[in-house]
Amino acid sequence: MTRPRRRADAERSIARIVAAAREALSADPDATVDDIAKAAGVGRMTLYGHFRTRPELVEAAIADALRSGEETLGGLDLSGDAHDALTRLLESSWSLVSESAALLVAAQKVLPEGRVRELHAGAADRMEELIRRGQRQGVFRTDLPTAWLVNAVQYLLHGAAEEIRAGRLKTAEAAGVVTATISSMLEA
Amino acid sequence: MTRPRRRADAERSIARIVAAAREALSADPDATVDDIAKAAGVGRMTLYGHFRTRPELVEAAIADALRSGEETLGGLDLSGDAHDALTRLLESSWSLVSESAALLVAAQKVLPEGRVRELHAGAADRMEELIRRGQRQGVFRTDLPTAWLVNAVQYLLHGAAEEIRAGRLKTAEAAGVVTATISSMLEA
DNA sequence: CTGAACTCGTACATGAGAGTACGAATTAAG
DNA sequence: CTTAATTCGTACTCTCATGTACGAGTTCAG
Repeated sequence: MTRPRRRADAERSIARIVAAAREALSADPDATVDDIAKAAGVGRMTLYGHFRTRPELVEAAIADALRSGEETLGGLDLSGDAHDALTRLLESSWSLVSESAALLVAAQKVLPEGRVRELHAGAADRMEELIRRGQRQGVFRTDLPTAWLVNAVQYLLHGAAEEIRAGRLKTAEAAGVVTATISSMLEA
Repeated sequence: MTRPRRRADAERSIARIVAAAREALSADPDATVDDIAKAAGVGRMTLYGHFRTRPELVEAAIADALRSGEETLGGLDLSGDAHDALTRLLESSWSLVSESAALLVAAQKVLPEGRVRELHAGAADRMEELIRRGQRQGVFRTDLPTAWLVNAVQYLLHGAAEEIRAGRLKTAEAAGVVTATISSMLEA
């Protein structure tokens, strides 16, 4: 971790590249290295100077998206009634998932099996903890593996994002629909 | 539709190719035309004699899978209590989805937007009809768009298939878990 | 049996995207 | 100011899968 200190312009380039990668890959998970460099307003060679391979770049992009998501979700107050806490958590998670759905697809494609899950562990843990608390409170069901419930929530969130993308669900409705669906799936 | 009659050996080749395509693409959605030809025990050129492009081949494969799925599901008795009918339908749908999940991914990748959905219409209609009946019976919820419920069921089925593939859910448990999850999502 | 349909190997053309090589022009840092 | 880091264009190599072209054998149909 003690690398030769980077110059300010390099930092700036890297930041622009990562931001551009997030945007470009969120619009099209197959976006080319060249596409991303163009979007960042930077030469392709400059990009390769900072990220040796496309997968490395994709990982940086999704890591950044998750990190900024953590900031949002980390600030939430999830105490009190589990049902209400779930609503709050879903409300915030929803927009994050929706924005970065395609980026996630890109990552799944090029990162080694399981890597995405590792990076995503923080978010999953938060949801799992909430579900366990709800179970202790007798609000959530206990007849199914908790890990499955956590993942089922993910699948429904991503499904809803896909429905919106395909124009079969209105953005305005989405949050309510998602919350209602997931609540009744989890509650005892 | 009045094409010059095909010879028996051609029919046989086509059947083997489609079967091989279903298998190969179900194992790996990125299977090459060459992979499939090899799996079919047929020269790549023979394959191209029957399917001009890879997408055409993929479409034939998924169409065949759906057709054979239709046969299974079409024979089900879905009358009577909607809850029980749902259980029966899921029980049968489950294995079909699980087997062909990767094939579906392959189709999504190369067929034009919406094409997969068209081909899949039969299965979706069956589920939708059942849900509507359950709603009339007062067994299923009516507070969310029916189309969304139908799709949510799909997402959970595919999610469960993915969990199995990743080794996070045991095959033996799957059917029960899926049924319990979906039931509580749909019921009033 | 005979012609048309079919099989299938080899070879080639195409296209796209990843990553490398080289070197000149800039620009930040101390 | 001076040096090392950084930018960035051009041009190239590599790899890989798709699809085409040609042609010689093989097999079915009537």
